[in-house]
Amino acid sequence: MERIKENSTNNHNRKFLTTCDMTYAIQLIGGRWKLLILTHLSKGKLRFGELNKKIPHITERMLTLQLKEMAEDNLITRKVYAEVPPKVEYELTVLGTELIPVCLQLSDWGTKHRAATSIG
Amino acid sequence: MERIKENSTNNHNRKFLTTCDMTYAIQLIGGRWKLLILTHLSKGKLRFGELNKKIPHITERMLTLQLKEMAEDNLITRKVYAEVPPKVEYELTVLGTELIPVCLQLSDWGTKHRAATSIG
DNA sequence: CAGTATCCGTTCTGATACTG
DNA sequence: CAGTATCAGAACGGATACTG
Repeated sequence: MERIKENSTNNHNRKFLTTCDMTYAIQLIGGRWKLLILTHLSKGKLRFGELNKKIPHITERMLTLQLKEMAEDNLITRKVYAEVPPKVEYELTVLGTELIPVCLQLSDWGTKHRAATSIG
Repeated sequence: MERIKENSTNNHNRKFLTTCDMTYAIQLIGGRWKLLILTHLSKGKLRFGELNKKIPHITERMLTLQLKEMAEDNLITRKVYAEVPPKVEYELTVLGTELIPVCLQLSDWGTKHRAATSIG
């Protein structure tokens, strides 16, 4: 039974359940890295290499993939400078910026939760 | 990779990167369903079957797994009544309740984003 | 510098059938 | 009612080598 498969809109083929706004949002910020990337960009535009340094364990491949998806989803912009060596800057869009409060709340909650459960 | 911890509270072996609180939080609420479950429980305790009805596309298997993890992570409580037929109620803990603002913000953002990108 | 391409193992998720 | 058990496919994520 393959009921919720559709959405393959030519430019990217990720699937979205359209049941509710939160599920939709979760699709966009899911995975281990996107909220982290967003948080780092909240302080201003950054280059690929700068992000790579600020996010300790991410691989170049994952960073590339996540940035690409986020740009497609209009969370960030990607600006390429016609220089040698290449220079690419990433910056939050308005929509991306509006997600920052969520990032901060979640981070705060993480701090509290870790304290409360004495795991960290 | 440095510092990957086994959460050694005996009964589950999920790993947590301790890089930052947000990464930690993402581990706990990751996946497609947990924030959704949390949102539904924010209105009060619910039985397994009630949750199953309120969350349209989830399978019993996924609901079971997610509830189990959330209980282990102290986001919800699981109360079993010694009755026939069985009755189990799930309820938010204090920590789980503190996550509700995040759920609401994310949901609001989802609404706005879907409108802005005209996908929904 | 900022990526791509390829390979491959792990984790996640769904379908289906069964149970105390 | 509230789960378990099992299987299989999809998605995720890492390692490595290569490029405009």
